Amino acid sequence: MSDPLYPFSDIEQSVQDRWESLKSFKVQRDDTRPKYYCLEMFPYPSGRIHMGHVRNYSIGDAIARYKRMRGFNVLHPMGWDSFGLPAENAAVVRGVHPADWTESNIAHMKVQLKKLGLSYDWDREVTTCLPEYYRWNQWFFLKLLEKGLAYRKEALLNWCDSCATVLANEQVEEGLCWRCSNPVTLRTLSQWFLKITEYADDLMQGLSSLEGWPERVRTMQANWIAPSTGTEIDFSLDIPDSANLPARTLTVFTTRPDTLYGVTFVTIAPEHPLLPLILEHSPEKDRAEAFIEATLKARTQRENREEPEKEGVFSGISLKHPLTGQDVPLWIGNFVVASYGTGVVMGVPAHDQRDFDFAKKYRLPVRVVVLPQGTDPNAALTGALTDDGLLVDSGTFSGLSGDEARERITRHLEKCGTGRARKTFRLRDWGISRQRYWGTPIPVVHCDHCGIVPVPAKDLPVLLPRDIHFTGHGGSPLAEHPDFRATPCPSCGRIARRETDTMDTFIDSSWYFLRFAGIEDASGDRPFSPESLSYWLPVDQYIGGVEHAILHLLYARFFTRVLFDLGLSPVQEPFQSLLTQGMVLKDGSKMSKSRGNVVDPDLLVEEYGADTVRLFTLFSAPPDKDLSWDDKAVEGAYRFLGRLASRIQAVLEEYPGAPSVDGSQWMADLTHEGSAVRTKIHETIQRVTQDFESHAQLNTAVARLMELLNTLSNYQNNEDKDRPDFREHLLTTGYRALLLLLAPFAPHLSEHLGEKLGLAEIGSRPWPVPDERALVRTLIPFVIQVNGKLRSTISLAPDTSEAMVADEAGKDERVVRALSGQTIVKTVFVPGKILNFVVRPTP
RNA sequence: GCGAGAGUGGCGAAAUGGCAGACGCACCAGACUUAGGAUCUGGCGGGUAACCCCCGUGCGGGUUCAAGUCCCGCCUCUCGCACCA
Repeated sequence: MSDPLYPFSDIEQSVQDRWESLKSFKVQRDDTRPKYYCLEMFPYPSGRIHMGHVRNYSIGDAIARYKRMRGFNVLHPMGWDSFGLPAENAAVVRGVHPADWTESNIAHMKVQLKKLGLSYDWDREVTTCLPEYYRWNQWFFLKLLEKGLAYRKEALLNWCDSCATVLANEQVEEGLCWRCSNPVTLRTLSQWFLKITEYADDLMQGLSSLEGWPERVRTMQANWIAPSTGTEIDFSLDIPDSANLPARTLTVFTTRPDTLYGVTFVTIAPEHPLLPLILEHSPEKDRAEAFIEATLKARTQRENREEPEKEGVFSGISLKHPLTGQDVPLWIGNFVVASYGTGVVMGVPAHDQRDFDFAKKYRLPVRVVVLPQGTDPNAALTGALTDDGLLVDSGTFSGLSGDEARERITRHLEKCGTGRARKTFRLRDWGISRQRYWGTPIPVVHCDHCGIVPVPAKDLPVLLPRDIHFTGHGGSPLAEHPDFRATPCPSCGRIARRETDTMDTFIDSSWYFLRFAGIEDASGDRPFSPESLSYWLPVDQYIGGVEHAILHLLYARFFTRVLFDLGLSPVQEPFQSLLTQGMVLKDGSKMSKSRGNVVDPDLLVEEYGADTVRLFTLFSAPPDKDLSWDDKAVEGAYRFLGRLASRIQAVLEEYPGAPSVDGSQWMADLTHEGSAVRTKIHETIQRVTQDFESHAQLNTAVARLMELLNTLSNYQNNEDKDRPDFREHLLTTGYRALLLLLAPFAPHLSEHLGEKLGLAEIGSRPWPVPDERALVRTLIPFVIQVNGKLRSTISLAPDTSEAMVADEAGKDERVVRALSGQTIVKTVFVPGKILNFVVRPTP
């Protein structure tokens, strides 16, 4: 390695030491000052910081530092999302205790983050695997239980054999476990759920208020919640003795009640919980059960995304149509899923393509009851008529249009008690039970006498025991832990069984942003102080990867709304503005260990310094786009900083004791060249500020800083071209402005050089403001066009009149040539900008 | 299939409807050097002898004095959801 362009290593170390000893980034609530809450998604302590983290935190730190210089009281915290599976895997593979593994990872990563010079208030550090944090998970759980928002149910759940745990729908990707990519199977288990569906409407409607969120993320959430308005319709079961059934009806959900008279069959999902009970009455029981078994097996083994052929079997049971009273056969179909709607669908082959295909295959009757405009009622059907139209053969509803029919039929069913308007969602309730060790124990006890008994709040936290053994065969070691498992019932005192499942770690990250803000006067009996929360919340700017667009952000929104309703959160929406940063790519694909294309931030910091690494990641692409890593381009950022250091060194040598001039003084009689430099300085201030204020266009902000350095350098090189006092004034004020603007991006070097130019503690100095007088240019280039094509540019005063510009243009050789033989039809003049001659050939 | 976003030099990328390619990388030439993979200076979309001129922002139309930008119709890619009743 060659000699460094500047001693970044010493500079960064000493600047960081000073921040540390001055506690430069510690903040307190201060009602007299405006606040700004800048938050980056906290990391999972996997062992090492990767470039994705570096990018995420460089963006956040630039914004935090900028806002600080703008006078805001900036909350910028960091912590650790430290419960989760990798710690357990490490325990199995390396024989380390998850707690030790996690703790040492945190220690190492904290050093790495500090080396990057990120301006966090470390006094607010939050570590989710510590009892002081997870006790509140348990406390919230009890509140939710009390409110009926946490409940237990038997459910057919996604199960990963390899991880030996249940997965939420959100954690299944293309039929595979999101963590280990094993095929997911289905299992019936009794599990804890949170009623996120109760908030589905609110979460959906809240999206429209999130103007600071990317459209993309809002759409993804909307698609995930996916509301659908329709009607539930009861079909009664034609079974003489149905004592084993909870009800004598099966309910379907449809968005097309107008096609109700066209129902010729009903299809139920093979995994529907009522189906085994119904089949008790069926002469076709054996065939049906064989079909169910085959279908469920095929479903979990489906590895490609392709939809399987639609298949079904007659259940042997009939239903009664709620309006016509006719017999309707009940089929079991592989295309119906129990988790959506009611898990039962009415079959209308004439008006639904899927039902049409199904009816064709199994020779079921087709009844046309809607005629879309232009349909020939006598033509043979070649496919379903899915458009709206007028109803036919629909009893008293015949002749109605789609919208009207839907409403009238639904109202009629409601009156008869056999149907109701209903809004359903794709969103499912959030299953939070995990059969894992490294998570928050769910604070309930199972008592043979009292049932499920919550652990009283005063007994929290339920501590996660440390002395456990990992078998390596999956399953939770908690279930094998005798002292943890056996516990007296809080209600009757008899020996009972403690819940051994732990909570999904997404719970931890659903409220940590509240903890950061509220920790400053939190006490033992509440997770955060209301005063602090109402001062700091909401998060003004949240920054993180788009991979959290659905899971984490939806859960966090849900949790915040629940806490709002409990009077614990001052806001309903936690994140005012969201920035989803792009991925860091190398050689065209995402950096990952398995691809072997990772760049180690530590090595980069060692070779170029933290400032360079940060500057490059911010400069190379807009924050929300993917960033292609380029080792060579990193050197570009490095050279820029090195050149800046040497240029400022040269200024200090030329003017020892600088700055001797008062930078704020207005120099009235600058030379033309000097005036252009001054304009550039103030334009840069203005535009960098705009770049921050608009949508964090940090890449162009850096580019403008490079431009300013180029301008100042050129001016500096022409030593004899200007008066010495002008030179000193422009160079010192120019470089001072440049350093102030650079401080959010390369804070160490800015601090170091700033001190030499009379700007010690640069990060807490006010952000520069452009001088309006300097922004007024004496000469600007007028663009002269002929028929919209550029022919020349002429430098003139901004307020030059059209006639004067035309006059000057007439003296320009290129313009004259373009106009010769042409007749000017008209001219378009934009003051201070453009003159366009519209011409046509002279006849 | 539904939804969102994107397509500009060799590369990363800039451009309130008004000079396309700022800034940087790579590359080329020169300076300084025993040396240069350091640094500095200059050049750098294509055609061309040319600083004239012509062409050029995925494709085809349109609006406009003027379109990368606005409108209509396509193509391609990326991402999300997907048997959703």
